[in-house]
Amino acid sequence: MADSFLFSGISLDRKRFAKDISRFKGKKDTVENPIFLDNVNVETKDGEQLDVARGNKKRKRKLNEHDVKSFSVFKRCNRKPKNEEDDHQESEISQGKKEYFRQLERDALSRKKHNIHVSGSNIPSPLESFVELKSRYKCKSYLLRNLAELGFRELTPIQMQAIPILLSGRECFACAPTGSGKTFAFLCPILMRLKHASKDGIRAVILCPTRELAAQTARECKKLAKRNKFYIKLMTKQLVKSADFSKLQCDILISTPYRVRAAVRKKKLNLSRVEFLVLDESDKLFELGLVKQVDSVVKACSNPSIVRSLFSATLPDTVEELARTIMHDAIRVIIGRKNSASECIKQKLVFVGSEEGKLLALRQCFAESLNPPVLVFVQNKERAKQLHDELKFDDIRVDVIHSDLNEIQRENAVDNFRAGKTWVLIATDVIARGMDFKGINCVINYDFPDSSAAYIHRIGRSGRAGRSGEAITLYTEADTRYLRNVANVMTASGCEVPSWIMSLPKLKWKKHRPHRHAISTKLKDEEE
DNA sequence: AAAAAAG
Repeated sequence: MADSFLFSGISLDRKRFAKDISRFKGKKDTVENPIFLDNVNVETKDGEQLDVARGNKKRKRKLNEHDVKSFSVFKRCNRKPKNEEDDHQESEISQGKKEYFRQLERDALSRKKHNIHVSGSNIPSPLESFVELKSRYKCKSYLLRNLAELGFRELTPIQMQAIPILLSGRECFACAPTGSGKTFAFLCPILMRLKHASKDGIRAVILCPTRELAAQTARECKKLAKRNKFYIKLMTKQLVKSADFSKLQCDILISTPYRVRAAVRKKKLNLSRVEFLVLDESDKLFELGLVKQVDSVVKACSNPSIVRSLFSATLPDTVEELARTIMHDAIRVIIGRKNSASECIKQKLVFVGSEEGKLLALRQCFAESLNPPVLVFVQNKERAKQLHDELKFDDIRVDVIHSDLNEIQRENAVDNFRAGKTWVLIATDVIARGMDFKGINCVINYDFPDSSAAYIHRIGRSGRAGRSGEAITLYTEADTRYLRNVANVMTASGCEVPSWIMSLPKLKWKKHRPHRHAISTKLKDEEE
């Protein structure tokens, strides 16, 4: 089996191996298409498990001939950026270097003002306003009208920078806080570049880690595309089963990776004409169980001039390093500080002693002030069910969502919560990422999160689009060892943390989380 | 380590 160059990319030090690289550069390669993630050996020869998204770099291999070959494949696939609309920088050089440097200065100032950090070559200037979207990039009026109707007034920093990058056909990875408008940042350039429906087949694919997020993205996309003929399809069970699925007219396909892979394998889907591929919540998509599926989708998108982009609120170094070695001259955009929480959320820590204290604390919290809608996160499905059973007889409209429910049940849970019929939604991490519920007032971490990223995404369900929000994290004696990790996120986003917590030792998240026994008032005596 | 991805 061929070694993965996905993982070899991590340990590739260009300077150190410059000699070896030049030695192999002239050689003919055996790979025909540029591939994003080829041959992902999640299980290596030694049987070790590698998980990029969790920053697991257990195995560092020495560079061998195969790696160098693979590397040179990427080098040679580098395309020239398509500078159709965005060659104003180029022309300004010819007009005079002075004006060019003035523009660079303006860009730098604008980026500083909006807390935009970029790296990469030849980066398009950030946009200042929707007006500029029209003047600089000839945005069609239907889109501007939809934007106005949907209440878009100003561009957010991620939109200012990511939109011009994608419009100029450049690849990018973008890291911006939860609720800061990432979805629009990739939908807008896709709609603008595809212009209108065509019979060419699928031209844009958006991958999301959960069905709920895919559904939400599809809905947003349809709203934005109103007044223009576009075929925007959400891949559901129904759609795949439908008889003429292979003849489906579709411009933009939104799905979870598994379904796309399955359809591609059955030759029901042709992705060779895809021009845009977005990996939303990319760090999640790079996790152990998902990365293989994502890889096969990326491979199926064989169009050499494809524009790929990664979006997330959390971007671990490992994922970024990996993507950097294999993407085409990608631009990196970070808004604010990397891996930080939204600053609109008031974050609190509450000590509950032991597991038994949690239920009491939660009821107390509801008794004091129940300000719906409220989201309660627990560690796993079992606990979600238990907590729901415990609370459903209280005088609260409570519901639960986790992956053991079927597609319709899950959809209903989300819809009822959106409609305000449910006040308190108990959830696993299924809906921790990307979901945009209107004005969630409070997120409660009933169970301590499994990672800083999980924490950031969970609490990011509130405090969206500039609104304020509240996040309460319950912690037990057993959780105190990981408290510092959450506390770091809190201080980084401007929340106060007691000094004794900040003086705790810096402990890495451990794999073996404290075992939590059942949530039940009846069981309490037996446990003790 | 668990959750999620789906047949």
